[in-house]
Amino acid sequence: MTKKKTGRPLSFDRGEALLASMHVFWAKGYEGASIKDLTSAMGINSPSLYAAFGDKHQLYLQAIDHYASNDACAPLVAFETEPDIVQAVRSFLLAVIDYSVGNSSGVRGCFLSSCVSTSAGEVEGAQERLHSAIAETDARIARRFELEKARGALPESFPSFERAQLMLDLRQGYVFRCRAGQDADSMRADIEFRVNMVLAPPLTVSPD
Amino acid sequence: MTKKKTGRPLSFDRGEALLASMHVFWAKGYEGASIKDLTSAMGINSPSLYAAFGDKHQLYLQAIDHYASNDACAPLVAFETEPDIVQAVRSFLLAVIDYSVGNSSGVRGCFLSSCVSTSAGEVEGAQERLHSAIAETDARIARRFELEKARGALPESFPSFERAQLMLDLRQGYVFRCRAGQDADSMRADIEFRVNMVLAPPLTVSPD
DNA sequence: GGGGTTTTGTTGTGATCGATACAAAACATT
DNA sequence: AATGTTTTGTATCGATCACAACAAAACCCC
Repeated sequence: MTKKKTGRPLSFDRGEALLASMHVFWAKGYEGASIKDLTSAMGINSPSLYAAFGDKHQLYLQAIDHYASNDACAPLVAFETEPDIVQAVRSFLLAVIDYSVGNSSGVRGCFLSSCVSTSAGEVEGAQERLHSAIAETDARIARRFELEKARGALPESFPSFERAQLMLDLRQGYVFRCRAGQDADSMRADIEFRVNMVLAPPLTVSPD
Repeated sequence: MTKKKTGRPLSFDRGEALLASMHVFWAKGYEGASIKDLTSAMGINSPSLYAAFGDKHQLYLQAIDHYASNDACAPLVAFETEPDIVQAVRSFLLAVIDYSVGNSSGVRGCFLSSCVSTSAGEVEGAQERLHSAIAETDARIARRFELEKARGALPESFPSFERAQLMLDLRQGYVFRCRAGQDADSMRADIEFRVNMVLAPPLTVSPD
């Protein structure tokens, strides 16, 4: 049904082109990425870009959505698939470091926390997507914690949402350091403490 | 000695102009900030900008240095001046939130972690400054912890540098959330646990 | 193999980019 | 008041920006 019937077929893969554009935005930022940068990286000419994605702004928003539903969740699936919760948290943090220190396309850090974050105040729709991406990730991490509580692997009093936010905040620290060029080993040094910290029982209010 | 003697005097304050330019870069990013944006915010014309700061690139680097040695350390002085170490950590985190949620000039988050971080791969000198700013802040926080160890307020085994990195990473999480428009109260909710976490004794290696 | 349709590459649009030439203006010194 | 020095505002430079007009090209259906 959605298949096209008539006309000259596209000479490029839409998904690959979108991915290539994302890497350009990631490396150069929204304003820093020119149409020429984008088209040459995508392997197409500008009319094809406009026909397929609208304009630069719409392409950017689509790149954000693509990242949010693919790249950003790479460490998340490591967290969700690992059976043991301790190992899951550890895998998440290690995956964040591995992924942020430079993935296959050479870009470092996190597309959202550097590029998109910068454009949040200028590019319409960027901040909203940033905000919802954070909220969804918080909730997604918390869901796993809630599952573990139901299984009895975590205490009933475990504050799932707060620890989910903590885990994501630790991630921001890592991607920021990666973006600044810090070496990965120095970041892996304190992993165990952080794992324990994320999974630690909540504070018991002392009656003083 | 450094005072100028001859010629027409400058009609603007150099420091104020630099600060204004920093806010423009902060809000719009390096590429997003045009010379026109900068000059109108600084209240000068472009020839004055080039005479006083060189070019856009050099102005940007000076804005980074200005931020690193002023704005960025606002929560740091809160951390360093508070006598009690527990209250010091608490004040640091609260100051980060208060400061990042929107300071006097309306910009949110952290200049380094959003704007400069984005430009790290493109603008020469940005990544180096980012890296050293992080390293110096880590060291500066750790110094206070070491002081507390000498005073006996922290145990001898306290891993000052790791906790300093942790504290700064928590900061990145906050400024990122602020940049995305998250409300401040939701971030303040889990402050006490995080304070305890930063100051918690190190992990005891279990012999199993 | 000839319409119909959509994408292709080429070329070019006005606007804005960062940066500068130049002469009048505003100071200190004499 | 005349001179020397530096900054000022105006006006503009070539380059590049995001974007689009256009005709040839490559597919489907009949």
